[in-house]
Amino acid sequence: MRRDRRPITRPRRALLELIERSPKPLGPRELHRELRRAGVRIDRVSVYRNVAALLELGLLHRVLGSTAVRPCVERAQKCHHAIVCTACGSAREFHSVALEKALGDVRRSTRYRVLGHLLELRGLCESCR
Amino acid sequence: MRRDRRPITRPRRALLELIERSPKPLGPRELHRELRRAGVRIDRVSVYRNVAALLELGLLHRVLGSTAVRPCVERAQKCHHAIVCTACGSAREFHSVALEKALGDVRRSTRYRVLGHLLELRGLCESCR
DNA sequence: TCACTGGATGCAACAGTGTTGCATCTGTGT
DNA sequence: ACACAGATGCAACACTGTTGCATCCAGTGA
Repeated sequence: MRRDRRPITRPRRALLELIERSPKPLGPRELHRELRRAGVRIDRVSVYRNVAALLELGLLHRVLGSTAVRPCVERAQKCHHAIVCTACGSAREFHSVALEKALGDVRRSTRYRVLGHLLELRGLCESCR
Repeated sequence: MRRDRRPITRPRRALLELIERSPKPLGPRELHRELRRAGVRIDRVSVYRNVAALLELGLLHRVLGSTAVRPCVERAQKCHHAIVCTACGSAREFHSVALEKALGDVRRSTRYRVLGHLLELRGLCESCR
């Protein structure tokens, strides 16, 4: 963020570290709760503002259909689809050529002008299954 | 709903008719607003409770990533994927064998036990494009 | 090292969304 | 027409996210 003339404050650093460290995507309230629990003095509002800023910078992804965010692992990749464990909340990104192709077919066959899509798998990870 | 010993009250009937009649999925607040506008005396809470009940009965689908609901057109079909117009909100369901197949491949290749997925296309419909 | 400064922060207040408890009403079967 | 289960409306509440504003602080240049 230094590139953007944004100072790296103590709360912001703690937030970033927490998101990076967390094995599963966390939402604003969870981020806030965890930080407070860890003794970091940070306001609810700052969590929201930082998360929004990081999303805008493309450093975070939002888990579809929820407010949880996860670090953007593969920034170069155009489509970041993820599979999320419904038990523990951990997430992993995946990429499927066949899937991209099938989506492209649908895109071409519909009379809509397709601008994007939401795709996310739900299931149980290795430890939770 | 008669099968479930649920009386068909005036507000409930109006809500059902509105959902059936609407060309685009509506959320609770829109449903409430439209009904009031049409002169139906119904409370916000009743809208929420009725929508919840109808979703549970499988008579409605929720638009992914939003609170809007649409009538369940093809109840027999396992996967109801929809494409939603981001301009006017209208939605249409679609089905793609290739897509199902690709999703099946991903399902098999991951180490997660996949239980379901979220998939919805976003775009512009014929009238809005 | 120190003052400066723009962005970040915390706090308070607010708005929107969805939920719960409860007294009352109403549709339905008898 | 009656009785009852379920639905309704209302009030109050909880949660989530936003905005305004005074203050603070990390980073910069002297």
